[in-house]
Amino acid sequence: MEITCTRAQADHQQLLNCKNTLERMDDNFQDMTKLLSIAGSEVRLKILFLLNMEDELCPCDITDILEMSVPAISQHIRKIKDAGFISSRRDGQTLYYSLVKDKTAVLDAVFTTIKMGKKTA
Amino acid sequence: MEITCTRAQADHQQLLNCKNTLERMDDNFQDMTKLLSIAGSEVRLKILFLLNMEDELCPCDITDILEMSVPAISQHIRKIKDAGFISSRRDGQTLYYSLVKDKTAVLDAVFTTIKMGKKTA
DNA sequence: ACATTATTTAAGCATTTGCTTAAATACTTA
DNA sequence: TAAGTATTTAAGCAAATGCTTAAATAATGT
Repeated sequence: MEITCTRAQADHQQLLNCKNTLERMDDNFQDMTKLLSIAGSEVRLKILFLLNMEDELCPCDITDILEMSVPAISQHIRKIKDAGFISSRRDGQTLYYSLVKDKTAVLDAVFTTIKMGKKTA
Repeated sequence: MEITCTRAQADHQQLLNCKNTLERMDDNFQDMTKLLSIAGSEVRLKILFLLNMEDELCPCDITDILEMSVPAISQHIRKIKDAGFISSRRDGQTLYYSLVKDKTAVLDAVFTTIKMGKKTA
């Protein structure tokens, strides 16, 4: 309760309420931050978008599409996988990755917006 | 057209289509990456959430709520402002910040999810 | 003009990020 | 078993991030 903002209009109760609300939702913020920080890289956003579009792809496919090195892609994939947003299935030497839908549901709005090309300028 | 993935099932036309699609949407990906990378920090996500909830707040309020140093908050605010996702209005010595709604519309789904506390485990 | 409050800016520094190159695993096929 | 392909892992390094402290602006009240 160390509210120090001294401006006249400052509603200390309001600030305390905000604080409580955020505290109550702390886990949710951590989970969401995880997802957004993963998706907040152009390369990874494209990987997620591609997996949403094509259902499943192998690292090799993604490497071709994004024209990046194999290890670079692999390391991005690992990061997304460690966070639990994609899963893999093996078929021979090929690993197929796909979105874990219920953990990435919020991104649907993101993908839609990207496709719409909403120019808000 | 340097498709090198040599697995039998690799559909080169599919990969080329993906490549073209991404290329066509390149600006959209950059814009979206900007927003998500801004929102992909727990502190900034909370700032955005608070501004969505309370309409407008001053740095001092946010400092109190998040229990962080004034310069730390100010620097986060600047980053969000430089990206164009919040705007400010001055009243005396106090600066009030608020969301630029049409540039942050995708975050509505994010805020809703945070509030719902969707436990998908 | 001076002191106080609100906020930003700058410099410094430790941590994190994201690539590169090189080496290790895993599976397949000869 | 050896060789080849798909993928991951590790080490190294430059760049970006996010705080801290200290100093600069801006507006207010005396």
